[in-house]
Amino acid sequence: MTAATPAPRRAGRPPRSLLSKERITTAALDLIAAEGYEGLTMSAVARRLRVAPSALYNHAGSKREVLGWVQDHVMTMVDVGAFADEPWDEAVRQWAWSYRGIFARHAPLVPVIAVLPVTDAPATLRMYEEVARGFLGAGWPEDRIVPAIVALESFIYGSALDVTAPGDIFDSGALADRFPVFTAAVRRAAETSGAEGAADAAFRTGLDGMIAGLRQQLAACSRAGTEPGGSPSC
Amino acid sequence: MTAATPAPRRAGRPPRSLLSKERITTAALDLIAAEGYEGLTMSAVARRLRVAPSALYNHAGSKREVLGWVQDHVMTMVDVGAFADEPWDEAVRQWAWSYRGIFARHAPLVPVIAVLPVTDAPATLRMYEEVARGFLGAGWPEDRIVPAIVALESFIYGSALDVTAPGDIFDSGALADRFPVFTAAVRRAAETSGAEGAADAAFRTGLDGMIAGLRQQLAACSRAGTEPGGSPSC
DNA sequence: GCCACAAAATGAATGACGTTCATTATTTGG
DNA sequence: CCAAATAATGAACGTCATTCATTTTGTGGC
Repeated sequence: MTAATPAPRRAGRPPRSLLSKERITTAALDLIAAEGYEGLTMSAVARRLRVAPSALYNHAGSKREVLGWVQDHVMTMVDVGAFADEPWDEAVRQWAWSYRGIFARHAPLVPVIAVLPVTDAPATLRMYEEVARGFLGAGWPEDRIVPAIVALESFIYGSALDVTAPGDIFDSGALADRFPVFTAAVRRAAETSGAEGAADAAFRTGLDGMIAGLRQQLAACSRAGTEPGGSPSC
Repeated sequence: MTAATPAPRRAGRPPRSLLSKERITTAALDLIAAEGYEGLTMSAVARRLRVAPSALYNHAGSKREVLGWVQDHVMTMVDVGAFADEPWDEAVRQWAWSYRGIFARHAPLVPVIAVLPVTDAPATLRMYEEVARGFLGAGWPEDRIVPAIVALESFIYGSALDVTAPGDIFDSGALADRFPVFTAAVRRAAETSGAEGAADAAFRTGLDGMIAGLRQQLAACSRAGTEPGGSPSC
């Protein structure tokens, strides 16, 4: 019978804590799903949690830290299951497609990940652990695993950004006649890719190429390893 | 004998225009060189040009547009010369290393490029034209050129971001014992890469792999092309 | 059980920064 | 020669992340 609004909270520490790393992360993810990354402001997160913006800073040192939590949660969505029961090529392919698809919907995280240490990101470490196990099981020498993963990841991140590009990004417009070879190539690619989007076609091309190339390097390495005086880079 | 400061400008259109796309771009690039991208604000650009911030908006619609101009200028620094006198593999390698090196120093541009149409970027188009000519001359079918370039570019952009990462980004810290395989692989990679930085090692691995893989795809394509009923993806 | 201190909330304030707008002066096109 | 476009100034706005003083409540040590 009193006010419909549930009585505004007074200042001071509440009986039970309203916030936590988990609640903030969930609120941020909900917000991203609802309004995208442009809508992800500290004020909006606070509003969703029915809390003053400054309250967030009792739990997170900065917005960047919140983004780090979000990033680690997003990593749990990446499918690493194929490393358990598929051959190396196919496992990498499935992992990479899953990884790219997820970060295409979280493209603003990509520049963040690149700088963010993995130390406080257990889900991210878990993913790396699974992938590294897959590589090791497939016969990769221990010192070649991380460079290979980083190379694939770099390609995946770049490709995730590419997905968000507008479809006509390569339209040369009025300058077309000054750049005939590229203009013709763009037209031909558009005709050919057909139902599969241009970004998907490029990703398939690059991923299949890189997997083949890495396998070839691995073969060369193991060949060198069984001979006396094998290359030191293997 | 009067004031040392050179007489502040009154309001109103000046006799000779103080600003232009070129001058703004140059000022932005100088600023980036001097203070990095954190220092690149519209106010700072205006200050460097001895102009009020709002004057910039008579020439640029937004800061994003200025970033587009900067991006196009940076593209002129990418070395495409090798496509004139080197075989395809080596030309791609030299181009890619140059491309990555430059955008590693302009990492904040990477997410911008991904969304920016090429229509008003003549230097960018010129680079694509040279690369496309190189591919065509090496026997690539017209419809496969753009996917291959995009794939390489995605890898280059991702790798440019990777360069900016801190050296200890893969330090698993207190969680190391929960992720033993990955932790060991990281240690081994650090020991092996030696003088060459980890980012360079990963880039070399991925680039050599992708070049080999793409060449292999090309060979498969041209083989299919000479036969009746060649694969439609070639 | 009391008390000092840590923890967690509010709300007001701050300082960048991108951008807009009214105003003014100068060039330019008909 | 005049109207309109152009290009500057300076003031103002809105958004956002972040800080700070203040208030209240939980908690650990005596």
